[in-house]
Amino acid sequence: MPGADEIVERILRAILEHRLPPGTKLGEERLAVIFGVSRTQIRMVLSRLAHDRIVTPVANRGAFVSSPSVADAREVFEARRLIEPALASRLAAQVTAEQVARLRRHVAQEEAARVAQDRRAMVRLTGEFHLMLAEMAGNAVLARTLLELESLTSLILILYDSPQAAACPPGEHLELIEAIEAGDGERAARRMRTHLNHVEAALDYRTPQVETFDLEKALSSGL
Amino acid sequence: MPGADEIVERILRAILEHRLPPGTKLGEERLAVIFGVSRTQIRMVLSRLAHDRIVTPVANRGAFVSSPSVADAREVFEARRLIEPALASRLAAQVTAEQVARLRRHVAQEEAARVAQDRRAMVRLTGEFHLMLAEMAGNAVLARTLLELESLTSLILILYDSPQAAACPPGEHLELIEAIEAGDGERAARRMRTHLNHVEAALDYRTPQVETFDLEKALSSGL
DNA sequence: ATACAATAAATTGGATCCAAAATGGCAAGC
DNA sequence: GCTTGCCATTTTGGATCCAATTTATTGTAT
Repeated sequence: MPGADEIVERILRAILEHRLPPGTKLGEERLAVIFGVSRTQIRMVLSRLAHDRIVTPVANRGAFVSSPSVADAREVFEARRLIEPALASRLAAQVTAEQVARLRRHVAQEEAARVAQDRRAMVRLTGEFHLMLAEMAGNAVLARTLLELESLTSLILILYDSPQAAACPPGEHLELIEAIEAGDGERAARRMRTHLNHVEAALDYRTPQVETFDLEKALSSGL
Repeated sequence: MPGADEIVERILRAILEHRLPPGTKLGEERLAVIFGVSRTQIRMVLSRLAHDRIVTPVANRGAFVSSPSVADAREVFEARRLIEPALASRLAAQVTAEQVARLRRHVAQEEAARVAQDRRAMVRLTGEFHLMLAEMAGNAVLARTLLELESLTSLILILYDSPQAAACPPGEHLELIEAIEAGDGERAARRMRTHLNHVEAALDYRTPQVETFDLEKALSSGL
């Protein structure tokens, strides 16, 4: 039986992997049986997620996975454009060979998922790449903020992604790694900035998407 | 009887006003009677605060106001140096006369508190100034992150403030406002950066302070 | 007198219970 | 046949209760 922290992790991961679309109702009893804990724990979890705006509580009706508005989405990308280039620059100044190797391995997985047309894996790996960078940069406070931003980005992608656009333009992660490996913080920051611009530019803020799905299947499988 | 959100607010405010030093034990029952709610609500509140690292839970022993380490402190200031200059710059590009007036009024209060030697008011007003800027900048996500950082900064100041140094060097807020009012984002960002540098430079990371105090008095009075 | 051990009190962590509100189904009426 | 109002069921929101661990107290022995 998992603790509250672990349940939060699993729900966030489910969101990052696009298994939990915006608008999903997170019923307390259902979550309780899914995770094998009592409702008390679930309410703790939902309270925290609501505090991070990942989940939106509606009075007497329960908690729903948030559906970020266009304004929210712009704020999220603005925040990411602010934080992530700085993290990339910081990392460039202190990166180790072992870290570069890990990043390259990760990008290789992304590439594999891309050629295999495994969209779900692509989305997950792409998000993880950015989180990996944040952790390596060595500022836990910012890394945690970025986890929140990354989760919101995941929801934004589901809502506003235009069908043809890839989650992250292929190759850009690799170029970023090269700049970091070269120790060129300025270039790393610049590439991160343009990378994020590309991701947001690929969105279509006019047409929010909606779908249907299965709550049990989405959450029971993960991890 | 306040809701969970309001209780979080009040505890954060107490921290911002230096009424709750690091290390304070936040007993569930005591908080419950102070705020006139049941322990369930309090546990919700503590769970959220712990999630933001404002409070540190110890297994079977309860929750304590966090005592940020030197490493934590450096990360917090690094994060603030990253976020706040950008916010100041953004605000400079869009500030209204009414907002400038509000900022000036606030700084006048700070000055009044300074001449009155009211250290508690100074600390509170100084923190509020930075939060006010963040809200005016119009990015709710970053503003919320900054509230967290500001709270942690408050704890850091208690722990590492060298006695003679003022919380924020007087006049710097005013110079910042002037740059913002002039619409000079670059200058506003630069001044914010040096301002934060001064604040951190005034710290003495070698000698953590400790004191004693009264929990009921600290929390019952506020708001 | 001090240190240690046993016991009592208090506190946390979790689950269960209860009331209030909302949802869904059903019947009556338009 | 469709809408509207009422009742049963479900679900949330909050409080209470219970076990487990920790802290404080008291008594005893060195």
